[in-house]
Amino acid sequence: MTDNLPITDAEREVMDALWERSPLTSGDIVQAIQGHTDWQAKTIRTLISRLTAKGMVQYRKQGRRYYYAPAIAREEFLQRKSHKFVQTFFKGKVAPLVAAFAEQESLSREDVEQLRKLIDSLDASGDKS
Amino acid sequence: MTDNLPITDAEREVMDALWERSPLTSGDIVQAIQGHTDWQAKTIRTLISRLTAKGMVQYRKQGRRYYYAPAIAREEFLQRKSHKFVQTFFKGKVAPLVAAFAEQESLSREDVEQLRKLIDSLDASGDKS
DNA sequence: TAATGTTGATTACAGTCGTAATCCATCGAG
DNA sequence: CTCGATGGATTACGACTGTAATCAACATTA
Repeated sequence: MTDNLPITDAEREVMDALWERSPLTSGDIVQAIQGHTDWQAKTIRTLISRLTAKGMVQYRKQGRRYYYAPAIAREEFLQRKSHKFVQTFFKGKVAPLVAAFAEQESLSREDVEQLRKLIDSLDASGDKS
Repeated sequence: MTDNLPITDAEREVMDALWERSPLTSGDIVQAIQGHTDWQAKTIRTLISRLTAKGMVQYRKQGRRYYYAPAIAREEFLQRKSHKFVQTFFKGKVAPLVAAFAEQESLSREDVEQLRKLIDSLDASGDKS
C-alpha cells in the first residue's frame, strides 16, 4: 500500500503526458514530449515500453494501433510519493518539512495563505487522532 | 545552489550516523549502522568510501586513524532535498503537497497544530512576497 | 616472531536508468 | 508492386547502486 512507485524521472515525463490527456498513441506521446525536450523518439518509446512492462501504463490494441493510458492516477501517485518522502526524511511528520522548506525558501504569501485555509479546513472537519 | 545532492538511500544511512554524532571512525559507523540493519561491515565501508569520493563526507587522519564527519549539515541537506521534491512534484508550491498528504494520510492533530503555529509565525514575521 | 584481525583501497557483479540503435512487420505513397 | 516511414520488440552500453569480496599494509596477540 505504501509501496514503491517504479517510475523514474525520465519515465515521469511520459506519465505527465498521459495524465494530461489519454489515451494517446506513442506518436502522440512523442510529440507531446518533444515539445519541451530534445529526446529522440526512440528514447521516448523505450520509456513507454518500460512503463508498460512495469504495469504503470496500460495499452489497448485497436486494430493495429496501440492506445496508452496511465495505470495509476496522478493524485494517487503524488500522495504515495509524498508519503514516502515525508516518511523517509521527516519521520512521517509533514510540519517539519514545511518548516524546513520555509526556512530558506521563504514561502510565498500565497502559499502561506493556502496553507492557512488548508489547516483551517482540517481543523474543522474530523481529523484523525 | 539548488543542486543535486549525490547521496543515495543506502549512503544516507551513513550520513545519518554522522549527523547523529561525529567525528566517528569507520568502526564506529559500522557499529551504529549494524545496530539496526544487517549490512556487512564491508558494505558499510564501501558506502563511506563513496561518500568521501563524492565529497559528502570528510575525514582527517590522526596518526593512523581516520575520523569521518559530514561535509554538509543535515538541515541544509533536508532543505535542498525538500526544495527539489516540491519543485519536481508540486511546481514549487508546498501547500498542495500538504493537501495531497492530508487527503489520504490524515494529518495527526499534532501535525495540524504544528502547522498552524508555523504559519502563524510566518504570517507575523516578514514573509517574502 | 608468526598468525590473525582491522582498515583503507581496489575490484566485482548484477540490476536499474538514461539514452539510444537495430530488427522486423506493416502501411501509405508513388 | 516497391520503397521509405512507422511502431513495437529486442539489444546496446556506460554510469550509478546495492552489496559485497579481495588485496595490502599495519597492528595485535599468542
